Amino acid sequence: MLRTHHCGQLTKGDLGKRVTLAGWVRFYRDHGGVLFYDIADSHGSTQAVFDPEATTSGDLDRLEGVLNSIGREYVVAVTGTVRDRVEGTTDPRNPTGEIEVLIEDAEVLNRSKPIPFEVAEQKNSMLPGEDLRMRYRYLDLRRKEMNANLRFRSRLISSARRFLESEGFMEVETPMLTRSSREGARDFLVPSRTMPGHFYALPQSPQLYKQMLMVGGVERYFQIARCFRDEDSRADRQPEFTQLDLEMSFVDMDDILSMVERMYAFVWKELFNEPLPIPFPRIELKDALSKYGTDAPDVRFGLEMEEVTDLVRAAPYEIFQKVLSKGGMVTCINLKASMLREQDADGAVGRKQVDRLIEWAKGQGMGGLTWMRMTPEGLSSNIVKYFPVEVRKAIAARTAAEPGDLLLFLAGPREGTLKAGGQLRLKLARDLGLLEGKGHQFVWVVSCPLFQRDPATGGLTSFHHPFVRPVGDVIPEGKECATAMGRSYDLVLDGSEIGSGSLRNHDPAMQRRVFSILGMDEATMQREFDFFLEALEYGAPPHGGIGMGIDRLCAMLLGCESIRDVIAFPKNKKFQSLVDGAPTKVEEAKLSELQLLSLAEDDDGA
RNA sequence: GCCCUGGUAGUGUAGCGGCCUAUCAUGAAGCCCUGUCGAGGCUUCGACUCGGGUUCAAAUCCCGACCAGGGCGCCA
Repeated sequence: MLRTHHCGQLTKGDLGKRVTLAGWVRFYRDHGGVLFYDIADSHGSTQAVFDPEATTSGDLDRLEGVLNSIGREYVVAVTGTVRDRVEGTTDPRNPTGEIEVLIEDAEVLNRSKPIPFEVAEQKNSMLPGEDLRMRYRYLDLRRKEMNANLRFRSRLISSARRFLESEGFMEVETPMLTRSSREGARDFLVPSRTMPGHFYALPQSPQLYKQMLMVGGVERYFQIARCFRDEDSRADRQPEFTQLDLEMSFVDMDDILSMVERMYAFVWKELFNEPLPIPFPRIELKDALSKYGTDAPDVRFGLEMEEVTDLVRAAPYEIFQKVLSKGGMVTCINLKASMLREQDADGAVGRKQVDRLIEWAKGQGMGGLTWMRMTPEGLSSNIVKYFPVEVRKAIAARTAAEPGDLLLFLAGPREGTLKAGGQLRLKLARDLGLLEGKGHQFVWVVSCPLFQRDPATGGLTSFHHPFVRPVGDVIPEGKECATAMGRSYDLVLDGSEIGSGSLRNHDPAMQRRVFSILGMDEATMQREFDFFLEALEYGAPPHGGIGMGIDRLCAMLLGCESIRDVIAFPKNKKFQSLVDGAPTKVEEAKLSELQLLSLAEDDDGA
């Protein structure tokens, strides 16, 4: 080892020891002869000091020469004696702040060019633009925060792995060069050299492989699986991502949900040393949509929507009547007076803020937003005269309105209105600080349909994917098949979907039936899924599982703005890897070898 | 494919028609300083993304491109 201790290690218990530290020079200070260096590694930082009056090294001139050549982020090894700090010069913020190393020898292990942005923690955030951080990702990773993020991710995976192994799960790797399918997202294709004109696809998930592992008798499988989907990025989505993928045989839905819950409880204990309440609440999809306006609800604050369509039917309020006549709906959020922070409480949310909300609602594609305020005398607002007293009372009762509460109504086509209401909830929660101090909350979203209508084609598509086993193992005949429900479940954390799974079809006849409802004829089934349908023919056990997004999970638990902060080498919005410049053009010869011809516009002149 | 936001020294920012020979901080280079710890003091260096246009005058307004991010679509 080039060092005897790491930089977060030394304390008063080490006084008098002769030690060698190695690390990066984060700061240095020259007091006209007395030189201070903060030597940092991934464990911490330790102050090393050169004191010409105290140092007894043989060759002071050489040592001073070395020390004076050192710049920021130089990699150095210093050897010296651990000593107590001078009275009043300890640094209580640093675990090693009570001691320092008196430098007796120093060596520059490597130099550094002036760094393009700050690696050291600064008081005022000077975090550079993301493109620069990506380009010099190795420097970005040297930052304490990024180092901690990667460490957290590693511990989370390690903890989950230990739990699953203790439960008898087997970690199995599945191929990265896989069969392309027309289902799902766009594939990343890889040309085959040995079979010109043929292509592999990078896996969108290990779905079919893990099901075949169940047929293969693995019974309990998991994998930290890299997945690839060639669809546009978001803050919580990039084209290559990591799933904690698992699958179990001879289980029903509750077995899988319970296993996942116990896994997170175990992880929580190890990572946060806190109990995680299990089981997680379950909410039916239709309730999630009507109360939270999304299939991934954040249930940590109130502000649930209450539909009042039936009540306002009796009110001659033109805007609502127009919406109702078109088959639309009216929903209401009660902004409780008790939710307002003290500084806002006296005037509740004023007219000006309501006006701003109305403008915001228009930006969400709504016609506007209607409001009423609850007073001791009942509901009041500029339009309350259009609402008969009985209607007002019924609305107040359904929304549990108390004096001071503000009722916000959205009216319009069902889907868009619920969606806007869901956005309104989140906006209010943000604006009013309702999430401050709130912990994390998992919730299962269950009772999803098997199919949904594709608005473009009018045909049926899978709600989740085609391998979901229907509730009761029954799909109604004819047009009624669209009403079939699936034995599937989504895991949601704080309003983000972090996992999705189901029981699978192990009966090949049922799997064929699903394919055929999705519009696949026998020939297509044969072409795309013959191998899989055949596998099911050979004694496939009942099975099911789940895949959970590790990037998203880590980002949420760490409070990161984007998953890029928990991925060592992420892609930018155009899928470029700025640190190494991928993707690149390749030589003509490489294409020829693969029997490929590029049709991209030739910009070689540039 | 579409919508929104933003591009000012190495980095982070201020300025948003004339007070701009562009602010401040940090950095880099140099000097001073024997107990600091984001050390301090002094000196120096260093920028308006690009191309059109409007105007007597553009970092500032308009149009277009490019770059980055956020979102819609997409993500079985």
